[in-house]
Order: sequence, then C-alpha cells, then structure tokens
Amino acid sequence: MRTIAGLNKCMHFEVITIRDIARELGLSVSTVSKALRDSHEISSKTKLLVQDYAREHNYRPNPIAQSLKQGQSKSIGVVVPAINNQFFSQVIDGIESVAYSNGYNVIITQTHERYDMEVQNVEHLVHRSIDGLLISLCTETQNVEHLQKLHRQGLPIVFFDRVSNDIETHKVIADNYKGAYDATSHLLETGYKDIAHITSTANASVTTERLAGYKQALADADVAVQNDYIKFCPNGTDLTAKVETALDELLALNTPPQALFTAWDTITTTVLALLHKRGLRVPQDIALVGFSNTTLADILNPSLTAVHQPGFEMGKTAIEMLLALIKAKYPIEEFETKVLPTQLFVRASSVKA
Amino acid sequence: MRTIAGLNKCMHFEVITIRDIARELGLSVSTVSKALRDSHEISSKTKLLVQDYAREHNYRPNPIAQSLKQGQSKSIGVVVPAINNQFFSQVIDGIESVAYSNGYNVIITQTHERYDMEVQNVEHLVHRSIDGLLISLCTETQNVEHLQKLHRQGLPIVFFDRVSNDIETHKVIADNYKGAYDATSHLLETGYKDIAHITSTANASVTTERLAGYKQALADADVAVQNDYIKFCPNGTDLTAKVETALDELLALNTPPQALFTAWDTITTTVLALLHKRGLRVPQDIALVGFSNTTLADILNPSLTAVHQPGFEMGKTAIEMLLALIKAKYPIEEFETKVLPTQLFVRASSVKA
DNA sequence: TTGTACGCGTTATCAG
DNA sequence: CTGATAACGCGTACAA
Repeated sequence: MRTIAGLNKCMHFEVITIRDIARELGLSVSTVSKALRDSHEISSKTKLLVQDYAREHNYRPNPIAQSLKQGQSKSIGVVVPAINNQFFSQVIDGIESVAYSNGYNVIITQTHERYDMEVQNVEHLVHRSIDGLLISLCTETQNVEHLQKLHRQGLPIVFFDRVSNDIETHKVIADNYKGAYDATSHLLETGYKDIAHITSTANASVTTERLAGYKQALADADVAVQNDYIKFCPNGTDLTAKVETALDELLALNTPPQALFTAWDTITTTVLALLHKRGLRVPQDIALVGFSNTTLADILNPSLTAVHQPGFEMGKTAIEMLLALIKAKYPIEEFETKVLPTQLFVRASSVKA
Repeated sequence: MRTIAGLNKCMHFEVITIRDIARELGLSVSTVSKALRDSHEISSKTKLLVQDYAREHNYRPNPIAQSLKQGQSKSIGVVVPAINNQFFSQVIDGIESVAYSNGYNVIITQTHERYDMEVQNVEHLVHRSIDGLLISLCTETQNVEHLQKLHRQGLPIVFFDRVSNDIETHKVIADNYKGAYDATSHLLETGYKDIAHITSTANASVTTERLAGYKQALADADVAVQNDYIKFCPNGTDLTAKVETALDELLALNTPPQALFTAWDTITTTVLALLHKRGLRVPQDIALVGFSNTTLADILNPSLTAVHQPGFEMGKTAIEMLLALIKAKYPIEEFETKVLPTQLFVRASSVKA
C-alpha cells in the first residue's frame, strides 16, 4: 500500500503495489510481476488469481518505477512556436493520436517564436528525460547548436515543418515548393501578372522553398520577378505592424500588385484582417491566395483560395518516425525527409472580376 | 555512467550519475548527494570539489529516480477543451509561466469538447502519476464522478473557467455575471432593447452565470426577457451549423433582434464570421457585443465590443492554487473560489447608427 | 565530517 | 512453475 504521487499522504487510499498483492496472496513479488505480465512460466491458475486480485483492487503499475527500471520515460517532448495556431494545433492532434495509442506521453512547449525560449524549452525537456523530441524551429532561430549537441549524444529528434539543414535526422515537411508554385500559377492562370509575395523571415526552410516555388511559377509564365513585390515580415508579436507596413509599401508602388500570395498561415490571416479593415474586398479590389489552415479565415472570407498544409498528417508522420528512431537499437545511418502534399482549395470567387 | 532515457544505448555519452562522481572523486555516494544538496554536514571544500566536478561534467540528477524516491512526479496535468482557442492558450501560457519557475512540468491534454475524451485524459494523466490536476470541463460533461473519485482520494484538483458545483475544491472563474451584465447594459445604454442572447450548452456554470447577468441587466432596464431571444448552441464540431440555425431563427422572428450578445468566445467568432458571410454589417445592420479573447476577431472587426476574460491571470491563479494544495500536508478544509474581473472593451463604432 | 545501508516499485536473472 | 536477489538512481536515517 503506497501513497501515489499527487495523492495526499494523509489519506488512506487503496493504491496498491505489486508487493501488496504478493503479501495478500502469499506469493512472491516476482511471481506477481510475472503473472501480471502474462509470463509463460507461471501457472494459469496463479495468473488468474493474481490478475483477478489486481483488477479487483484496480492495481496500476507505477510508471515512474517502470521508467527508472527500463531507462525510458515513455514521454516525448514537443516544441512548437505557438499552440494558438490552427496548423500547429492540428499537428499536435496528430501527434497525440499516435502517442497515446502507443503508451506515450506528450509534453508540449511553446517558443512564442523566441530563440531563447526554444533553447530553454529544449533544455527543460531533456532535463525531464524525454525519450525523443519533435520540434518545429522558431523564426528567430539561426543556428541549432542546442540541438546538434543533443543529436550527437543520441537523442532521437524529428523535425517537422520548420526544419534545419544542419542536422541529419528524420524530417517531415509539406511540399512547400509545389504549394507555392500552385498558388502562384493559379493567380497567373486567373489572369493576374502583378503578384506580390508576402512571407516571413528569410532564414527559414519554409520561406526559401515557397519563394522558389513562387519565382519558378512566374518564370514559367514569362513574368519577371520584381523584388519590390517580395516582402519579409518575420512572425512575432509585432507581425501585424510589419504586415501593415508591407501593405502600405506595396500599395504605394507605381504599379501596385493586383494580387497577393501570402506564404504563411499567420500572414494570410493578418493580411485578410487588414484588407478587411481598409475596406478592400477580396478579390474585387485585390486578389489573394495564401497558405492557411485557419478555419476562421476560411469561414470569414469564402473567397479565399487557400493552400492547406496537412497538419494532422504531419503530426502523425513525425511521431511515427520518432517512435521508429526510439525503437531502433543502433544509430540510424539513413535519414528520411518526408514531403507531404499540400492542397490548393480554389474558390470560384477568386476568379478575376 | 548511465545512458539516459532517450539517448541511444549504444552511444557512449557522458551522462553521469551521482555514483560516477563518487567513484571518480573517491567519495561515497551519500557524501556526493549531500554535497550537491548543499547540506550543512559537508565540509565546504568537499562541497566545492563535488559541485565543481558536477558542473564540469554537467551532471543532472535523474528526475525519474527523484520522483520515485520522493513520491512525486513534479508534473501537473492540464485538461482543456481545446488548445486552438485563444482563451485557453492564454490560460496555458499563464500556467506554464508559474509551473516552470517552480520546477514543475505541464502535461496538456485536450478533450475536444467530448466527455469520453475528458474521462480518458484524466485517467491517463493520473496513471502517469501527476501531482495535481487543472481542469476546465468540456461542454458535454454532465456529471463529474470521474473527478470525484480522484478528489476523494486526495488528488489536488483546481477547476478553472468551466467549473463543477459538485466538487469542493479551489476554483478560478471570470466574473461571468458581471461580464454579461456589463455587455448587456452597454447595448441597452446604446439604445437597443431587442437583444438576443446566443450561448453554449445550458448545463455549464459559465452559461448559467452569464445568462443571469443578461437577464438582470434587462430587468434593471425594465425590458422583458424574451425566451425566443435566447439560443443554446453547444460547442463542438458542428457549432457553425448550430449557430447558423440559431441566426436563421432569430432573424425570422416577428420582431427580430437588433442586437446580439454572444456569451462564448467561440460563438462570438462564429457569429462574426457568419454575419460577414451574409453581408450583415456590425453594427449598422445588427449590433454585437460578445465574450471574446480572439485577437483575430478583434482585428477583423474593429467594431466588435468585446468582453475579455483574463486568460493569463486565470492560468497563473489556478496553478498557484494548485501548488498550494500540493504543498499542504493535510487535507484542506476551506476551499476558495477566486473570481477574476472581466473587461469590457467598448468600441466607438458599436454605438447605434 | 564522511560512509553504510536501506527503501522507493518494478523487472530481469538465476537458482530452487 | 516459483522465489530470492540484484539492480535502476537517488536521498536519508543511522552508524562510524
């Protein structure tokens, strides 16, 4: 009889250990342990006896003791920029779905797009002895030393969405290049040529790939890339202000863009809100296609043609890869980067007026 | 030298235990342990020796071993309806801020407004031996037996926002009554009399309190309460459809409301989106005041007068209460329900056209 | 001031 | 088939 963590020591409570069962049934601890684990070297009647007793008194093996013994915590750490972001929420849902069914615990932390928070969170998680790490880098992150050290030490790490090229491990990303290519092509096909590109920080894998897709689509349509049509608005607390400035600058150009391609979820939402605030209608006044997983933005502007990232799928894939790494006894030599397809939801109303 | 959880067993890695230090320094384990804990019964030079060595080799006490020894996991469970909800995100931020600085870990789980998920999550968390539980009930929850059992057993529980009257423990809520009263009064003072009330499930503490505030405000202004102005749209996956129906019904009334008071964050957002979709302008076509912590809704419709709940504060308060419960050795007799003030953000444009 | 011995709850090994 | 023993890493009476 023990007092489990979190249960007031002073209260009598039937939290029983394997020892209690042994004593009560006149068996040895190891016999009980084996019986509970359904070992072949235990007679079926003893098993039944033990298992029945355990069920009666709803015995629960102490996970902490198990962890100590087995050298693993059965919990994995997740680091995301922000949980109040539909995309990351979806990823987390995906992670949870697989984790729980595999007996794993998920510890979620947020960086709020701050590098120092990222370092601190990773530190904290590792200190808490997680079995593996799932991480999407924050926009501020320039180098990944804090992760390289751990990776060299053998901590299983899987990157998702915002990945690093400086660490060789499993990664899951969306097909950013194609997503951006499709979005831009759609605008071009609809008849727009002056298409601005609003994106986040320049030094993110996601940005690079989407920018490339945008440029290639223009090139394939023989439209010249105009550098003053490309605006970088790094995610963060002051995103709205940055986007506002970007819009001002774009609209003040000699040939202001007739269409916008917003390359990040948060930016799409912000742009949508700001256009609405300024009384600019989409697509009558200005066309808009953007990456977005935000249902609200969707409901809000049924004319938004959106590039949708497979959040749930990404979460599932990421943790599946991680669990594979964890189960692998020897260091993996070959790492994989899975690319999941994006989906372009075209709305009729995004056709040129 | 041990291989820590999550680090590949096969890789040599300098994760050292208290034992390694002892061996290396020619001391006993307990001396090292005491030295690290800065015990007074250890000479300062030995302490320094040990502590230096520990720092050099960046020794980390194994939290799992500590947990097992001390009978507490230093982690607390959080159950929320959904993390992709600005309000709950803010609460979580508040929780994290206090938890981390107190050496506690936070395990977040979501119910997605489903009762069975709530039961399962709580089960899972307790099984993971958390030291305490922070929970906001989901809309489906009618009875709280799953929590009562644990509470009787002495598990420290603190409710926030969506609380239960059937369990005596610490609780933190917003001043729902006053928030609703203020919102309704604002509309009345602005000149509206026909004010509809769209809210979530009837059997939630939050709903009851806000409904009471709404009714009292009407009563104080000598306006009769009209039951067909009150619509219940329980949160869930099909919320949008329910709200759509509610709006249809309201607008089809003989005297359709000129103003709406939406009593839940999600409902405010949904209504806003649906009005926008229907081309109804706020407040020119219909006035709207609602509970909302959603920045997007805010940016999106600068004319939205919103009742803001103190999410961050609520999270902080909740976990502070929980930590107090955890630290208390003996069962608490007196429980407290903290009520945090809401704030009404009035926008000039919400004045009657 | 330092070291020894034990216990937390579980599992694995080996002996009976 | 069952049971004793050791071990996971740490902390703490108690003994030296």
